[in-house]
Amino acid sequence: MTTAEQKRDHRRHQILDAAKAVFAERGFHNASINEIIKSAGIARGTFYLYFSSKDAVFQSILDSALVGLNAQIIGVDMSPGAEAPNVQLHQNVTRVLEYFLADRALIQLVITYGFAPDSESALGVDAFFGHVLELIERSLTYGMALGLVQKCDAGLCAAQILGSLRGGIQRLTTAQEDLDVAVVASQLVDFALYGVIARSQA
Amino acid sequence: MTTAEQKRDHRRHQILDAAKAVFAERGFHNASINEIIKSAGIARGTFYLYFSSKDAVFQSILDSALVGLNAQIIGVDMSPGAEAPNVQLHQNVTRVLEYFLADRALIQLVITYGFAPDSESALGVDAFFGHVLELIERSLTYGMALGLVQKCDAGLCAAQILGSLRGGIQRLTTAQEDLDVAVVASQLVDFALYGVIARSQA
Amino acid sequence: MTTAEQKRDHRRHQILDAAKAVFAERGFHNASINEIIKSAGIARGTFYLYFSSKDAVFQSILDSALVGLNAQIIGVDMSPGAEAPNVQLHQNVTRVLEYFLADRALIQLVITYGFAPDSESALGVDAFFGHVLELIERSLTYGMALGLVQKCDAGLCAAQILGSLRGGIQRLTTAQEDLDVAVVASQLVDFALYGVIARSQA
Amino acid sequence: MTTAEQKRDHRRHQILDAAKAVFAERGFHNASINEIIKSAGIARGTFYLYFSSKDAVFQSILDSALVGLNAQIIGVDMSPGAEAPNVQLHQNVTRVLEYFLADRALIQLVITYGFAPDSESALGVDAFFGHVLELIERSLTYGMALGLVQKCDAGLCAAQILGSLRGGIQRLTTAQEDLDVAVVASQLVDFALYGVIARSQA
DNA sequence: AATGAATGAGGGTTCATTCAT
DNA sequence: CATGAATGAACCCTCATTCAT
Repeated sequence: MTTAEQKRDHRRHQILDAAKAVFAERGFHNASINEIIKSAGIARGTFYLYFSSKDAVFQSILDSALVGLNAQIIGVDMSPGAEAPNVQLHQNVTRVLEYFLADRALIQLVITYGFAPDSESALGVDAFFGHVLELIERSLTYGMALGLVQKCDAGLCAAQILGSLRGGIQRLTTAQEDLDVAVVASQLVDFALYGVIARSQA
Repeated sequence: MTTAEQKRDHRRHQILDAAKAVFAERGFHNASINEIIKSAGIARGTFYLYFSSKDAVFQSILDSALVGLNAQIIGVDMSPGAEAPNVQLHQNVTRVLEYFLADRALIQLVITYGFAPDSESALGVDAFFGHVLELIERSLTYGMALGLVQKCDAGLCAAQILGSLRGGIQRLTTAQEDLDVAVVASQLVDFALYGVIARSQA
Repeated sequence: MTTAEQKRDHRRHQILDAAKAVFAERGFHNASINEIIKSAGIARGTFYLYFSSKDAVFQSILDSALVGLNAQIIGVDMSPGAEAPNVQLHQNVTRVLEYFLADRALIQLVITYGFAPDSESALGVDAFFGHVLELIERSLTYGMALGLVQKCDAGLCAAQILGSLRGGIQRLTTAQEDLDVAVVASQLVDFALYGVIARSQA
Repeated sequence: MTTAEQKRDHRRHQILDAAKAVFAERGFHNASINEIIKSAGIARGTFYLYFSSKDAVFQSILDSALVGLNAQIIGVDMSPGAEAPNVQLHQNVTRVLEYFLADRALIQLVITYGFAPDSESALGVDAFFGHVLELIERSLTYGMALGLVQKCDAGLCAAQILGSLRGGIQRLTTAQEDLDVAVVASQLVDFALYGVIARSQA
């Protein structure tokens, strides 16, 4: 039944949302099933009807976050009619920022905890970031071949770029509501492209 | 007696090393006193003869790591006779890299877990990174005033620089033994200064 | 649901009874949660579902005992129509004796351990006995004013009276089942009133 | 060697005194070997050179206290030339009081903890009080035979007398320094003999 | 489908006792 | 004799998970 399925899905999201908030606030280990079910307004047993374990909810949250993030990241299109690569990069970063700002708890979960292999649950995050790293690395290698990108260890450089994005995004956890996403995105991109040294005036 | 103190110190380090390894491998919460003492080859009670709690060892490890790191970081000297700022930066980064490579478990503890507010024990890390961020931010602001640094949100930019360093350093956890530290340091600095875009040949 | 509440109450009492027996036999410190739950036939965690700590069960046992005891003790009514003070005293003592004999473990807990400041848990007992002492002391002072009571240090005398009751009651721990409570009560009261010296026949 | 034995004895008493103070203040279970040796100013191992266990020191303290107490209690001499029984009783009680007041920690240990079978160590106290109870009981029985003592259950009555003494003595733990022992002794005896009711004027 | 009482493995910590020095 | 570092059994408590209702 569609209605039954809808109800089940609603319940599922109710739990996911509660769990997300608790995990974000307290961290995986300090978060207890107790807090989650209290926050979700459900009974202890109900939780296990929807998720097989504490690890499973955490994984589920991360998974959908990563799927969502993935959808924001679009490989740069270099074909003639496409927008300039700069602009495409900027759009990618803007989309990712907006995705995070729509649900700030995700910043903690993905950006912060995601990197800590504290819990076996976080495996997916490694894979995701690995995927992003590869994407960046490939782009760098391509750019180097074209002479657009400075020669460097592409893997290391990709790690630095990703790191700089993480560093920048992490700041947003506590950022004010009325943030100009476009401006922030510009700075994130510009830093990665040109560094901090003053660009000589054109 | 010097001998007694030496013995005590040796024991202490024996425990610290075991704990460091366990914390690095399993994370603060998943690490158990059991594993630590087994790894250190001591009895349960002995552990508490040297550290008052699990939190205390963790803190102790972090504290000495942060003190050590702090010693590697020397504010840039802008006086006439000093080395070029670039060189000083490079030296700073090199020292930090070498410090980490001498004890790779620290990379996990400081760089990875340090950022996760999961463990209440890690309070010192926040303070440390806050301190580093300030240092970077001040340098940026100063550089902007001098017209050497591109105009930007200094706080955000500092977060990006620190993030890029973290990203780069984190890669070293699994790096091969025979790493050319100077080369890596150069790339870390260059990225932060000039970004990835190819520098036009002079 | 009344049924659910009843069940919960039953469980609670099951634990309280087991704990009371263990505490009475072994004392607060030597009693272990292990023994209590084994004796109650429940799992470790179940215990903490009903009581927050070992101290809490102990306190709970004492509290309800003291409330119960308090209900047995009724201040002597000196108004014209009331029973003779002697009789009222006798009734009070009888009620207290019966209260204890209905649950002999309480004698150990309240009378014996209660006096030992060993267990920080027993704070309520001090307060209770302090209250009883005051009651006795006030009565004595009043009686002295009326010339009915021999002049003495009322505080010390109250301590003696309470002590004699404790001594007497403590004997009942091992007394035979078919005890004539009225007779014992008479002797307890008579001793406190007239001592051991033969009363000259009128 | 006498000197060696003296030294050993001195050490032993040093430990006993420290232990007595600690036990009196904290109770048997809350007292730790740590506190005792720190208070005695000796090393951990030294303690076990003089006493085989924590229980053993406690027992030793109680034993010597009971021996001392026993020496203060002299059976009433009813032979023609002897002092009046009243006076002898008074002297006994006075001696016991003075014994306790010379070392108030003993009041806690003997009077208070002694009654609680919390620790297996306290067995000697039961025996001692049992002995005292017998003494009192025999005197009562004898007195009843002579018609001097009111007919009663001698065992119960003895328990009451002992209880009243304990109650009275316990008050002295916190009594002021300048206490008139003779007066207190009089009241203790008078209460046991005549109770609280005003004696008709002679 | 939902409940929440019950479970018990596992956690960190204490402390009386031992033993090599 | 004296020391104090080392020991490990035992303690109280937490919390993810199960299951009868």
